[in-house]
Amino acid sequence: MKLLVIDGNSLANRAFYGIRPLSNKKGVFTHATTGFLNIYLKLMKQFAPDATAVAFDMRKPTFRAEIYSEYKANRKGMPDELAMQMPHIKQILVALGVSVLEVEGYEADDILGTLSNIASAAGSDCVLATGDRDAFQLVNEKVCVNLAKTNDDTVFTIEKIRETYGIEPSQMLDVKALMGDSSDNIPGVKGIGEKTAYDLIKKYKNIDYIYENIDNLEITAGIKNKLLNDEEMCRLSLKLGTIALDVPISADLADYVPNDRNDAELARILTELEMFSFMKKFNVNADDVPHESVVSESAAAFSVPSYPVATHESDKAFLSGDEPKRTHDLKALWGYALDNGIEIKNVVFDMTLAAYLLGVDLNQYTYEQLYSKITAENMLNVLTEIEIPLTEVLVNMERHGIEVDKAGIENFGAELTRDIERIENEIYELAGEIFNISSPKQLGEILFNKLMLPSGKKTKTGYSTNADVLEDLADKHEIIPLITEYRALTKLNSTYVTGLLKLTGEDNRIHTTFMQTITRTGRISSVEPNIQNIPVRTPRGRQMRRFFKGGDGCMLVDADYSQIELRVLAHISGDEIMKKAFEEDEDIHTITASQVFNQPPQWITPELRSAAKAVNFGIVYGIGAFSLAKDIGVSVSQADNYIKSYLAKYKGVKAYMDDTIAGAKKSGGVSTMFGRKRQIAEINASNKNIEAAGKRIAMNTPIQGTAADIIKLAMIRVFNKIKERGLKARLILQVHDELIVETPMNEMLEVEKILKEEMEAAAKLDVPLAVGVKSAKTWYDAH
DNA sequence: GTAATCACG
DNA sequence: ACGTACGTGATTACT
Repeated sequence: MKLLVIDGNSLANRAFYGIRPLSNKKGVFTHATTGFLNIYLKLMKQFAPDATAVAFDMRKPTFRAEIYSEYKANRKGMPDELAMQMPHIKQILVALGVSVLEVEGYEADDILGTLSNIASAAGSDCVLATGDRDAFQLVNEKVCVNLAKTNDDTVFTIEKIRETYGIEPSQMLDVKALMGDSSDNIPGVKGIGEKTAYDLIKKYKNIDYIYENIDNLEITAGIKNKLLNDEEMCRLSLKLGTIALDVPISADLADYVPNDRNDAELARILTELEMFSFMKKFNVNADDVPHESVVSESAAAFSVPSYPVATHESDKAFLSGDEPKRTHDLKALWGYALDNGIEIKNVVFDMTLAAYLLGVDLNQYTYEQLYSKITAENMLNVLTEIEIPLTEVLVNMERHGIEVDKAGIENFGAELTRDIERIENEIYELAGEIFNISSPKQLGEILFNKLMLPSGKKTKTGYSTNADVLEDLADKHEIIPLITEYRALTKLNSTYVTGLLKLTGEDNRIHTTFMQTITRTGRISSVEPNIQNIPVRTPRGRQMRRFFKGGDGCMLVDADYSQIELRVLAHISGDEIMKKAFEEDEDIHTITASQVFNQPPQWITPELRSAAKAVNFGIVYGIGAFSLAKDIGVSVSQADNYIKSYLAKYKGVKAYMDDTIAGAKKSGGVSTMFGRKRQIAEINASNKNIEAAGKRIAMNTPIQGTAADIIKLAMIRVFNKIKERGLKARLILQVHDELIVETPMNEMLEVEKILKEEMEAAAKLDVPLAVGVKSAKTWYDAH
């Protein structure tokens, strides 16, 4: 008897991430289901088992889970788009007659362990199919693991494991307990990596032996120290990684021989999910299905495209045809289109973008409801003129990516590491002990209890040690500047050096993901990595930008709006003084200083200008005297005077602030020049602090949001102009008021002109929009 | 998972 | 008396 046991969660997870998102006409995602069934069919063909079981996780707080819950809880939860597909996978398996096993309090790998144990006791062969190497500990003469990988699968038999890893399967766990596994949240022993872990286990067999004979091992003092330091963690890791072999399930292998298939049910599910290719593979057809329920009328009326398709040429023709299309998750659809070298024409509505603009939960409304809400709110223009065309631009930017100099970053990281180590030692010396400088708790203990420095602010959990606090303490103790520098260097090293290297592809390029439906103001955001917060404000941090560069034969053309938010404020407030300043191309901070401090512009010192700059920022954010005082280092009453004086001079701005707040209180929200809206629940709160926060949001959002609308329009214009001219240049980055185009040398002057013209013409305001453009090989030099 | 910290516009 | 500027994302520590 041959038994196949599948880890359903693991394979569904592989399928989910391995395949681009697919869905049926109703917007039900199907890619994990599709991928899972493909793997299932392959396994059946490859192994032809007599009995099959598919195991799923079912975690509930039992005593076992509870003990380690704090660690287990740390695993990333399943995304909703995957969770919603799990029931479909199980339903299909049941319809196929396959045993689906879920046991409360156990994970799928525990069921794999138990069944493999039962099979080997019965002398039966057993194949475990999973994407998780943890299952290697279960391998023996009768049990092997089929490791599902993205490209090819490998069958790990006991010989294969010995040959590959040089240890017995049962020792895999000991190795993991030493080296740890961050993806699984197994802590391991700090400082022991893969190589040391294998060496130790090859030599000494297991963890118990190592700790029992710790004084007699041939190891360095460093390793011994590390082992002793983390003995508890190591033993805990061993427990965490151990797979249960005693799950209460049938021990009779005959119970896992498949039942008869339920063809009608199978056909019903596959039809509902529109997974027609599997109907053929399973040899069932639609005639088996009772007629109700298949495609919803609304979907038919709206002709929403489905895109599970690659096998379906008709869908490609549909997408690139002229018929109006109503979509959901347009960004994913564009990903599919780019994969297949097609363009999507005439999208008139997208549910995901509509729900974002409305600030509602996508899953709670039908198509029709979102559409009528969008029209009722007068946001159809924002949707069709800004967000829908922007999606194509963003997806293309992501695909193109930006080249990075990997070796340059690595060298920079090595320099940082050297300096960090040096500073670390100086800090330990001054503190008189070794501690974790990165732990605010431990650092607070050293600074405020041991060195008795005056403690200022507290946080919820203890002393605050943030940059402001450290700045106040800077000349109180020589350790303080070292800590500030340590913070700056470790930030650079972990977030930027290590973080960016991890996300640099084979193509030596970074492909960020631009999120179009995150921010409340209409800005886009950037993740994995965030390319919108690459350092620039400090000289050493700014060096990072040397490693972002144009590819072969290409320059970076960098264009940024000058003072776009203040120009927007001048426009929507209609303030005459501010408008005049921009119309005459004056330096706005100098003009503000001359207004606030009552002096002619030529008398304004750099200090006064800098204070006025902070006031201008403060106004855009919805200012408070306390914060302004802190920012520019004057007394609160002095800062209050500045604000009063500002609003007395810029009367239009004062009126705008008052009117906007009054309007927000009345309507519950604010809108941008282009009609984008934001609801502000806080604005009528009885708690004064919450209400004040609501007021600041009301003052800021039309400004930040209008600026966001303008640059989005500019991106669409630049993208289309480059396409229209047939240029090789490509828009690749957006950083809120800045666009970067990778440009072949011979197109440089033309692209510079396009950027300046299209960005300045993106919106017609009462004041001019001004754009500065600069080209260079690297981002450092172009900006 | 949350808090603290710090990077950007 | 109380808290303290708008909008984001990544890393680390800790529970």
